[in-house]
Amino acid sequence: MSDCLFQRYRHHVLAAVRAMLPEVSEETLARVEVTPTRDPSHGDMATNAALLLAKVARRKPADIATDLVAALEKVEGVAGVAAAGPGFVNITLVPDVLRSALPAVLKAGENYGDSQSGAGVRVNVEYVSANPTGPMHVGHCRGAVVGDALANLMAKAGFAVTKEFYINDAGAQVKALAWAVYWRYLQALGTTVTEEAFDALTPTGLQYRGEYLIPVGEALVAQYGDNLAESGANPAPELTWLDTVRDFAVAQMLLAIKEDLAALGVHQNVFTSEAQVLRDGVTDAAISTLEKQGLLYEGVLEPPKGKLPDDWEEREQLLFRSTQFGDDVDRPMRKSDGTNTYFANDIGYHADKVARGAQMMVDVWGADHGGYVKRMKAAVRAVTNDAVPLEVVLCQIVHILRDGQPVKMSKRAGTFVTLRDLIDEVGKNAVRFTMLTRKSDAQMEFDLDLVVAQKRDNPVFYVQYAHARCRSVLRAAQEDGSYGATTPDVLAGVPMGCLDSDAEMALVRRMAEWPRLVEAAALAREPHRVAFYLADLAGDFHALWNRGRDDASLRFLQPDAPDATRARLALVAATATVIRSGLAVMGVEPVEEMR
RNA sequence: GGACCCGUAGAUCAGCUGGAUAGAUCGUCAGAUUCCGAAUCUGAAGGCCGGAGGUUCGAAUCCUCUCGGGUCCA
Repeated sequence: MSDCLFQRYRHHVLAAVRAMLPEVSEETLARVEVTPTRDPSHGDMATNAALLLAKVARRKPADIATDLVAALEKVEGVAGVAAAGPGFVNITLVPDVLRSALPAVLKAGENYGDSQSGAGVRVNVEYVSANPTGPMHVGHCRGAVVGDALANLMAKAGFAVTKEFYINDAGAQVKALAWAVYWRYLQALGTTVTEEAFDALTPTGLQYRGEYLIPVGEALVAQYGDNLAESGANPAPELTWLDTVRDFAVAQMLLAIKEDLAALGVHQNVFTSEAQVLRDGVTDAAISTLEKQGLLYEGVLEPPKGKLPDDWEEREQLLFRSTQFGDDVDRPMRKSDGTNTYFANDIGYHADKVARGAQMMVDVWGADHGGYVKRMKAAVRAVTNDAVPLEVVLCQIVHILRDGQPVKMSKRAGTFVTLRDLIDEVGKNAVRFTMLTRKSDAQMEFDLDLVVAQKRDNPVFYVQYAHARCRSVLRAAQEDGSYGATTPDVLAGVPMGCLDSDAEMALVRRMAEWPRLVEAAALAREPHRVAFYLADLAGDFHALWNRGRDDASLRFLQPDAPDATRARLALVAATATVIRSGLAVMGVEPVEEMR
């Protein structure tokens, strides 16, 4: 049984509708909503049932609404029902029913809002998946936070979530990494070869010249001495060292990435290697699955219209018929050198996720991969026979601002480029919260000054401040001692009848919405809704707090009225609990006091 | 040339998968408050939801076209 008030009364509405119109399809019933009202004068919740049923029943919405009113008036806990507007039915609840949200919160603790709507479906959420060629930079940050929060959110909504990181360790870029590390290795050995000479020697030219590889080269010396080089610290043939150096380098980079993720509070359960998936034959198996379905062919792509790449040459290659699944053109599976494209290996990787039990996949990508979505969905549909859906959440670019001016990412200028620098400057919590204050498909400005400002317009501060105020009240009550114990169990049993002011009831209503919000946000794959909900909740709480400024009798602790105080303490404790519940989804730690 | 994302108050953004009079913060204006529950508060003004068609009981939301901005395209 769900503890969600809106679900509970939706069932009553559905029962009333079924009794009235037995012939209504389940499909129509599924669209019946019971939602919070925006305007308190409309009661506590409203349903659109009459509007939806008008066509099926061939009656006016207002007439159906009238009948529904009569049926719903008899439901337990309903104080009043009224038809309104074009055919809405507004329901006003007995205040005690609303207040029952408080003991529900206090008993459930941070688990309040947990839902079964995900029905235990095994969903694989993949995010970050940065190339293991260097430390994480700020560009990775949004995807990391959004992915992590989305995974938490879906878990709270009742999905069985796997948090996954995909290691792109089979492509040309890790080979280039190996060469770059080998160069640092030779340097550590004191080579006389110049950087220019080594650059010329490297197949694709020396990339990844960043200083972060110097310690990796040194570590290589510590482990292998000069065994990977010719005498005199000269380069040895690629064959003799490439695999060793590449594996070593990738492992080191991955370690660094995991440290960065840990600093951000991101801890994925599964790290899957592209190279391993290849070695296991999963990729080949996936490709032959497509082959058997007749979805692969040798063909020639037309050159892109508009600007033509300089090195364009017409050539025959293995193509996937993604156009059959709504893509714009068929997509190549093999490069000119005969190796797999990233796309081909990604197909294998997604097949691997399915083989490991995923019933649903969500990938969180940067906006620069937007052009990749259609083909990947097409391939997943083909390779899984449409059984395992893939959804892609795209995260748009983040612009970092300081004093309202864009921060140029430049090592030379001393401005930061790495994720770690960002975390060091403003803190993990501010980074995470702020990254969730926009829907992910909108571009975002990240203002370094604002996110640490202790001002009303900084939602991080505003929400944390509300929590700190709650905790402060509870501490004071505890120290005073005359209000009895302030543990959740005790407060859950307190009579709440005296909570009846507008501000108090607004807060109660807001908390009653939390389970519903979790479900809706999870369904929409939109973790940012949690941040906005918490800002609203904090707003309700601050408003209540402010009443006590003008009128001391509205303060939470009333020595002359211990019963009322206990009820208010229950309200405060519940508020803190719901804030923590939301922050937990976002991966933000609540603070006990502001300093 | 094409694909994807965005366009909502002066600014920054929400808008709960199509619902009632489109919301919040900042800024502006008008009040309150030498308080310590003030790291302010109350209230007001402010809108062609980029534009034009369409779908239906009903559109910021869905469809088509179009204009801006951003990403990307073996």
